[in-house]
Amino acid sequence: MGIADRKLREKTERRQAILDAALHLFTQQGFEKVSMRNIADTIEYSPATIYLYFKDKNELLLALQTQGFELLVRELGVITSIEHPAEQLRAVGEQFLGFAFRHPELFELMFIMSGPMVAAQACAGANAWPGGGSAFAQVVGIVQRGIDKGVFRPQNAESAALMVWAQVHGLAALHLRQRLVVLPEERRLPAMQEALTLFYDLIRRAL
Amino acid sequence: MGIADRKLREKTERRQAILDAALHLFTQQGFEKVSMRNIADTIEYSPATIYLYFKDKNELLLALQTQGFELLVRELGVITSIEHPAEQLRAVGEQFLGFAFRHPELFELMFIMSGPMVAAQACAGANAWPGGGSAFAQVVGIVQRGIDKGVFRPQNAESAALMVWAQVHGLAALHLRQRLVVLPEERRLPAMQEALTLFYDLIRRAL
DNA sequence: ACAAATACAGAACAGTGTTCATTATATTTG
DNA sequence: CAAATATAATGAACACTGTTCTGTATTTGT
Repeated sequence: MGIADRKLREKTERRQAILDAALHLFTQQGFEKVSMRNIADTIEYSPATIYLYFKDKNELLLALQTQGFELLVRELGVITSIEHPAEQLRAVGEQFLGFAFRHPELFELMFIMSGPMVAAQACAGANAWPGGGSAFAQVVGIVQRGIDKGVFRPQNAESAALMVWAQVHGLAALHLRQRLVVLPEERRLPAMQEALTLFYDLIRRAL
Repeated sequence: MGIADRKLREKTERRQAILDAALHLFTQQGFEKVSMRNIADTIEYSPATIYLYFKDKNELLLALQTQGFELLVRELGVITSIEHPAEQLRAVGEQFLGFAFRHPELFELMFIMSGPMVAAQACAGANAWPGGGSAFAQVVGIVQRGIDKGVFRPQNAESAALMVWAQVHGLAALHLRQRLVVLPEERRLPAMQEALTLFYDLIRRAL
């Protein structure tokens, strides 16, 4: 049955080619230029063909999002060498914010856009968001380890992790969606850095 | 010249009618149903007529956003009776989060959607975002007063205010954009509340 | 009453996501 | 090998979207 798995392999290859083209459009042209027709044009296919590989655009975006999460956890792998939980928490926050700056379009796809999430909801009912789930679990794990070590006060690790996530996501989202225009241009990045530093100061002092 | 100001009055009335129709569509049908044609239909005008009152859709959204900010500062007016800065900060955060729950579509318009901001940038160059600017200044003011009173440690009030804003915005944005599916459904609101409580605990203890 | 300015609408353009009937290709069967 | 069948890809169409342009009423000023 060597012919059957060749068929399957070719199919997944074409599927990946579609995703590659979409990612390329995303990073090069911005996320408003990512249309089914533009994707189809870059891989020299008809728009209708894409629907043989993805149910609709949202499902395509979800697949792209999942690849984005693989990149994020790869970039987040560096912080495992740090031992102190507070420092580890700070490192993961800075890596996360750095990711938002290095890959703004991917960040939009993963944490801001609604499209991929409606596909995720429709696909597997209640709480199926593979990428986000494992990434959040990682933060919860760090907090829990800090509590177990006695570095942080006993508390609900889930809530504390959510606080950390909300802080760093809030900074990234406000920046990416142009809401930091309330600050003079040269103060935006410094203010973000100072806010994050202050936040981790609070954690080190009082969490 | 009674006829000239009647003209002007009628023009602003029609402009407001367009905004009212748009807001009605926003709150009743959701923000993806707000198209120029749908707005035109509800006020029984031609789509082209709207362009006599707004340069484009983004400018219309910006005007709607501004009205949203007026509502927000009205709802935020309650907190002036509180004297302790930390309590005041907590109250403004809870009001802000409550606003996001009571008026999710307005919140999207004011703090998440990109459209209105490109109009704001195009309209008045660098840092013209009337609504957001005054709202943020209010938070900065509370922090600065806390520092002056000796309740908070001496520091950059702007950065601290940004931290507070990012925290509460992060919670709201993660929730509105469905990213809290990482938590079981019944844990989402409690976790948000606990995260916010923990955050203001940290502020009270260590800011 | 006539000229000028204003307000509005219809149609059109280019773009979007999506579906469906049809054609071309590749595989399996007689 | 030839015919039947399954697979892959497409072109055209539908119902939308934001936006612009030209033409037509209506109202204003003289």
